[in-house]
Amino acid sequence: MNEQEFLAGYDPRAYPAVAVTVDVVAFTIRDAALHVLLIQRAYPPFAGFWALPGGFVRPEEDLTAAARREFAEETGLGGEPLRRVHFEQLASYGEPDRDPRMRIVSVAYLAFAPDLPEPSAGTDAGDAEWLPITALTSRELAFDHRRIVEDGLERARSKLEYTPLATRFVGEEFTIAELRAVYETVWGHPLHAGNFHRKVLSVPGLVESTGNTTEHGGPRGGPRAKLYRAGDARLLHPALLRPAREETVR
Amino acid sequence: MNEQEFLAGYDPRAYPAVAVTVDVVAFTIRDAALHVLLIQRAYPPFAGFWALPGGFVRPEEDLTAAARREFAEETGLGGEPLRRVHFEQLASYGEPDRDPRMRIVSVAYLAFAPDLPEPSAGTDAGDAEWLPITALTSRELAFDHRRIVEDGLERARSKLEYTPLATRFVGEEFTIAELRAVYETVWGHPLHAGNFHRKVLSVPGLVESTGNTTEHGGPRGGPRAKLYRAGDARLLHPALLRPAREETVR
DNA sequence: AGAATAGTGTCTGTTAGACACTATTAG
DNA sequence: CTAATAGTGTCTAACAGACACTATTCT
Repeated sequence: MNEQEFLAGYDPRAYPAVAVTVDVVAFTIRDAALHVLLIQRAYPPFAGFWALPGGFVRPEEDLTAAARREFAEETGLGGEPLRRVHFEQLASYGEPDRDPRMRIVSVAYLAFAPDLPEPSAGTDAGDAEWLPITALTSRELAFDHRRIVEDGLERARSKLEYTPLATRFVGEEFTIAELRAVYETVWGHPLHAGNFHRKVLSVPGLVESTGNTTEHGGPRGGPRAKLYRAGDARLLHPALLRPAREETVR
Repeated sequence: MNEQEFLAGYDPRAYPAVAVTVDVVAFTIRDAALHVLLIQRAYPPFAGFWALPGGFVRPEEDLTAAARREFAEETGLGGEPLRRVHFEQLASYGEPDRDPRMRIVSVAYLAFAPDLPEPSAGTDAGDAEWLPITALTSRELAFDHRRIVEDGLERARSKLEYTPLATRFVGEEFTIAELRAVYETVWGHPLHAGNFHRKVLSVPGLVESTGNTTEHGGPRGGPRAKLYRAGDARLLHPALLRPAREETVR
């Protein structure tokens, strides 16, 4: 039997019935707080519960494309703003009983976006909102979505250290102080303004000057800040390391 | 309609037919070279080609369990030696046309093992072997498996830096020189023996002394080395960073 | 004026890496 | 003996972090 004959006689139904979904952990920063996008489920299972946006992967559709589509559907976002959103695969979750309907393996994606407008609830979602991650503890999520959000959060915190991810949370042009706010918000730590400033400018390819400055100083005074855009580095060297936390090492 | 009624009327067949497989990128070190486990496919598609060990996820089987099972089946390995093999999820691959049979999403796993015996070809595999990764360029792999191996390699190199992964490639008791050989082999760089020694001992929780020494000195002379076992650290702080390579940063 | 902030200067303790050296063992 | 290796000492340049200071802008 050659390859052609084999494929002609091949029956996909002979293999176990497993469905594949994508779930999107979308982070943005608004009001100096990290937010995650949640939708309220309109249908069972977990009807009424809050959950990550996501859904079944369509035939002929790439996994990343499915993640972008689900994100766009649930947020009503498209065009240029959507293009500035960065997607990357997080991990896959496949516990046999994680969904009561059937065996479902979910490929989770991370999305990082500058401050986005309020989501307009899409077709599948009863409602959609940006929830501050500090409010996560007091909200029950559907499926194993809490675990997925936690994994995504740790990934985001870690990637701030050695990639220019932080520049994805700010606009095209930004000040060093805005960039510092991203780090402080995601890490949940205040950072030393002066040292951070010097460090950011010393890492090759992290930011490059636009030559412009802000129109005005800060709301409570201070000089106008120089504006920068994201540089061409894909990895930061040396990295911007989080202040050491002995507890989390072991 | 409540949750029970919904689930009773639920038809899994209504959803797209997608199959889920696991593929395992298993690394070991033999003869001071990094090797990856490959099997020769006995059946179409890609019959005769070399590929990663893997297969369909069974119902009621966890993804990690599937990876361990496939690895065990293809290597004939079980019991205590298998327990010393470390598994972790790498990433998922789901290009619509990556498999000619049907839509298949593969969840790839990484496995790290101390020097293992020759694999005994399992049921599905025509043959199995440990291939030095230096020989990968001159071998065509099935599906998108070359890409998966490359991703796994980069993950392994990177995780050596900030986790105690290297201790998974050596025996229960090991010398600092053996540990250094792991780093040199995986990174493909010679390291400075003296500085490496001091660095390893200075990282909290990386290794702990057993109080023993080797029976003999090296084959070409030298004092007996002290023996260590893996410590309890799960993250290395400070990390053992690779020598900076400017080229790869951009 | 007074307060807040952008950005720079300087000092200190820690670390990576280069180099050198001693002690121990195989052949 | 000689060669090779384990492990340590020491120096230097780079870096993180603390602190201080100037310049600029808002209220």
